[in-house]
Amino acid sequence: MKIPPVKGTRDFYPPQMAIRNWIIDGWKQVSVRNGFEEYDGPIFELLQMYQIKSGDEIVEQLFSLQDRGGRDLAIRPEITPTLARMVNQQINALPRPIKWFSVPRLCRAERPQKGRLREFFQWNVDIIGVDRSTADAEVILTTLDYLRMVGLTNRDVQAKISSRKLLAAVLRGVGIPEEKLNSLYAVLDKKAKLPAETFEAMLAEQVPDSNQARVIQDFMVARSVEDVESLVDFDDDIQNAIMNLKIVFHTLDLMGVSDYCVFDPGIVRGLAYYTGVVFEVHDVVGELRAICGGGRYDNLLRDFGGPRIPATGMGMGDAVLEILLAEKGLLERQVPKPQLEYYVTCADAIFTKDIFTITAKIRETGHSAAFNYGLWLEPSGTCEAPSLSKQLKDAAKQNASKCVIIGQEYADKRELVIKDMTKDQPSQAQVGVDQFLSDLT
RNA sequence: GUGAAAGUAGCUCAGUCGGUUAGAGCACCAGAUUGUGGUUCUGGGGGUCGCGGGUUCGAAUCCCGUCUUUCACCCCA
Repeated sequence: MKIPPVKGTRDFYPPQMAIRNWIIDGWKQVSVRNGFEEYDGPIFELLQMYQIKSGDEIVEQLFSLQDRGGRDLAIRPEITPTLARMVNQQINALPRPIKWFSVPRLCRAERPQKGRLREFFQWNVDIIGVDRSTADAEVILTTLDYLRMVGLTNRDVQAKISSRKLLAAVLRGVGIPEEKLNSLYAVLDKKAKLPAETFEAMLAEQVPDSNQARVIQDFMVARSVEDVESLVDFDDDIQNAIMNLKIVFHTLDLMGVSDYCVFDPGIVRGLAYYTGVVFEVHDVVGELRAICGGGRYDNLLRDFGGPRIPATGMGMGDAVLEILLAEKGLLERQVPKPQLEYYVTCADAIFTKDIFTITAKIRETGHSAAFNYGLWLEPSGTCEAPSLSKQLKDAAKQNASKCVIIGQEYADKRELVIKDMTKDQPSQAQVGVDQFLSDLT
């Protein structure tokens, strides 16, 4: 009976595994050079962990299970609650700031689509314990540091930055009541996806007062932080939010990534827990869903039963990123191909035993080495070997960079022929076996 | 969860008024080549045409269901 793979999952054959490893290695490398330390948690948690900040609707998007004691568990759909739990648990012992990263494997029971699967990897970086905007800028820098490293330019991707605090202050400033903010966020978040007329209609439904609606519309098309200043009257909240955004942009400018960054009031982000700067990175063409998203969430640790400690962070999934990198031809060029260093061959079957001993010695020095499985050797000395031609063909197929040929020179002078397989023209040299092995170490 | 399109070999796809044992390229395996590979040539394996049911003398082809994928919604932590 043939059993199909599970909906929305991927099999990683060696070529795909090479891509996945290359992406994740890059994430880790950039995390470390930006000063983050790696952490991880369990792949499942108590179900209630995911009900705290998101409603029961989210529970339907979870893979959940019961253990034998009847506890409701869920496979993690995100790692931020785990992070909050871990930090809260040792809050008094951890030196601050806490700069942690993780590359968890996550599962969500959503309908699969392009760039969205039911199982995926997500790079998370978070800075906990810093309320200064410098931390927000650093999270964005780390994100862009990676994207730039893998070869994406500002013609490929763009970081769209806004502020939940500014948006809230503007909305309050025009007289929107506090309890309407969340439903209004949902509408504003859709602006980029909807035709202008549809958006206006939805906005009018939420904000019947046309003067209020106009100011909101004007805010939503602002192209810079400065544009916002001329739109609304200053109160302390607005001034504060604007200053924070200006600091973020200024810092990013000094860090040399301002050509990737743009102010975009349309970045609202789905859930309610963001409290300050929010950002998303999109492909410039705008054909894919967001490559990553993040922002400041100063209340989350408190919501998970800890003290009120400020935090800011970012999450980037592997699915959309991989699609974009493939489209730009950046995988082909950069993902390392499987490579064998030495392929040990013989010109005559009488050297079969020497193939085995020399191969093992090469491996012992830390280099990779292989031989042909057509070789045959019995303890009595009976042996056979495929032709040298076949062995070399096999070596080429395995992408070996060098071949070791054991032939008459070995019987006469203990010398090996080392053939360079990376050259188009024949290129080989003879070297004593002891010299060869000692050069390897 | 809602709506739409597609599914033929490992991959990309041919294959219609329904008619013998379902094809190609690439990939894979083997030979041509017994001290020198990547090219070339020759041959081979591999498909109950996604799965199940129906119509028919006869179904890859027509109809229904189902699964998967993709697209548009919901959602996007």
